[in-house]
Amino acid sequence: MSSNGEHRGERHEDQQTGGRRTEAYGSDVRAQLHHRVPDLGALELLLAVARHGSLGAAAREVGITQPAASSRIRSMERQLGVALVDRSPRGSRLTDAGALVTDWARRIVEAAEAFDAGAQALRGRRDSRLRVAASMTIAEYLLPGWLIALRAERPDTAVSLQAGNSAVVAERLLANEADMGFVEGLAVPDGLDGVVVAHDRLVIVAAPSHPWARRRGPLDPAELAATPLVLRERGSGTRQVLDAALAGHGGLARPLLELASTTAVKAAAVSGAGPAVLSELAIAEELASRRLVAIPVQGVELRRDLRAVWPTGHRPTGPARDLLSLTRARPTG
Amino acid sequence: MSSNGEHRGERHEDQQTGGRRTEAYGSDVRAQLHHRVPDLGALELLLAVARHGSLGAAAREVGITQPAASSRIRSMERQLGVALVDRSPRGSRLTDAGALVTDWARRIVEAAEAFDAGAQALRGRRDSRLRVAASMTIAEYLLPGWLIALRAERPDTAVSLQAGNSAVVAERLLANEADMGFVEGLAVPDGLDGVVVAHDRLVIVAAPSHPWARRRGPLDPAELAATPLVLRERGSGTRQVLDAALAGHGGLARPLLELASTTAVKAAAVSGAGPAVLSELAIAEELASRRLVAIPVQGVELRRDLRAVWPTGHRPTGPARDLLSLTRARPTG
DNA sequence: GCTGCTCATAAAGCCAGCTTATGACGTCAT
DNA sequence: ATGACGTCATAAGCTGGCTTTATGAGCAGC
Repeated sequence: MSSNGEHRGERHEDQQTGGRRTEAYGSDVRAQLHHRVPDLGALELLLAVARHGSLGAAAREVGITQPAASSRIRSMERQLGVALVDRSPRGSRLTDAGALVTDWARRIVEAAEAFDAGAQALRGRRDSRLRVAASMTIAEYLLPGWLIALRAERPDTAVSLQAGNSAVVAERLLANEADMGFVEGLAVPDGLDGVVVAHDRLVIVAAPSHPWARRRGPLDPAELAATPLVLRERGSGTRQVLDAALAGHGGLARPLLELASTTAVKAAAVSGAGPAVLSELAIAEELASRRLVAIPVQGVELRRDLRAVWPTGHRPTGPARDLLSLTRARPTG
Repeated sequence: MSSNGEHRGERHEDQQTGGRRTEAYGSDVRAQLHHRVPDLGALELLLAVARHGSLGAAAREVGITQPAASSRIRSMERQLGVALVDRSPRGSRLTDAGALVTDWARRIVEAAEAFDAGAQALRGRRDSRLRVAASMTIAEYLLPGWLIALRAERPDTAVSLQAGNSAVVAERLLANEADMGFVEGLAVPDGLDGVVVAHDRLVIVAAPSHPWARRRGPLDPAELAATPLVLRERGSGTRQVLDAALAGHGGLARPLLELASTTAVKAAAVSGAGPAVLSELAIAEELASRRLVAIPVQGVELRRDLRAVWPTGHRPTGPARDLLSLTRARPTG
């Protein structure tokens, strides 16, 4: 992972996000999300109220007093301009709007849980019982969920995480600085054994305004290969897979843009720079909000395997085995 | 939507989540997420730093002073126990760990954006240019994304949202209290025209510990029909589709549990109460973290159409048309 | 060496949210 | 009926985190 490139990439996104925000809110300070969205503590409190049907009980759960909970919910209602709970002498129930808000809030809290699981692993204390080395895509999209699941089953397993490309993962494993690795790519690095734990598919995406978004039939491999695309830099896992898949179709055209991070590629595609190729894991959100559109392609296999790996002969045991059993046979498509 | 049932459902989840948390952190106050996850303001600042490559520039973007940004990032690093940015006299760049944290942070911020888009519509001011009535599933999972996309293209379109079942949506439209509706279900309500804007598939899910999670082949419709399941109550959209699909296979067995909200069903399934049937939209997160496992079924069509609707003859115009064009032909599967 | 950028530190102020203390209201059992 | 227990609301006072302002130090380029 190149921080330098990451950085360059992010600048691009800047123009994107910054610009959109400004359109909607001018230079108003309240353009910042956290002025319009209750903080995590308030959202957790709201979820607790939903569960318990009582402000007081919810307060107890989150470790504050009842008046604090009352005032907090009230100020949240004021902030959102919507009544969230029906208070009665017998308890508090969500209003219809409150139920909807609570569902949305739950998504934020779940993202925060993933953040927390990841961050805790990243802290990487030496006393960790399970040291994991993982490639970027896996660390970014998959591992937090696995860690949450692992925590649910084995709460006392402290995990540390080291992110890096396949070479780094292999190096760590062979130096016994990691107990288990996860890599994406075409082959298992030398000296390692592994099993496929999930699959990832590369998807061609374009902004909805792009002509390809209005195509009827699927794209032809040759057509794809001949079109300049927004891509990760040569050497990235994504790029390798794409190069290999299109080698038989005339090879990849000279890229429209070469960027150093997934985020940068995504931002360029969203802003209409041109069609891009990205992991399906990276673009779920963008497809859902239709900032990007998936372009079907015919006759090319853009799947790649995601593998758990370990030094040849050292099958995972203990915590590593627990984690592996969580990830294996996962129905990811 | 029955708030009463919602409430009952949430209680169930309580035992679930509460229990897991307690295992990991005892009665420590810091069990609360917001003690371990930086607040939204800090996360937005971090994203800004990533974009600009400078604390000062990031500070300017989020409307605070440079020392405030410096201190905020520093306390975030202290909280997480990880160095996030490399400071230099020429600017600040993310560390490798920082890039990963930033990616996770972005997920939280995106969830917050969806929350904000939804909440703003829910506030439902009378001066809204576009009044939408939508069924729960759509309001909960799809609409926030659409609203974000709409805001990107037409920043000045104020949207108000009313959530309810198909009958409510129809009523609102026919009383001219809504400009556009979204319903899920088998048929278009009387008096309305509509087009399919997306599809939704019902998925059989079970906890990973359930025997079905270890099956080799797909489930047989008759087997599914004969098994007591955790379901939404009779009359819900989900239940209707399921009833219809299995009518030809002996009809649905007496349910194991009948719960009033999606959340409640999900929680029951996660806690191992039994197999459940849920919209694929509702369980993405659970499948990813493997709290639930999808069980394939053979030979039953569990899709349902999600439709945009309007009073017969009144094709959407203006803002409603903008929204419709965002949602149509969406590649949802 | 000056000018411009970067970030860090220190002192002082503000405000959100907390706690404690109290009150009002409703339900239920005696 | 009446007291006990549950609910939530209100008021007063404290506190701690985040902020601003003011300043200094490091590095680059002219």
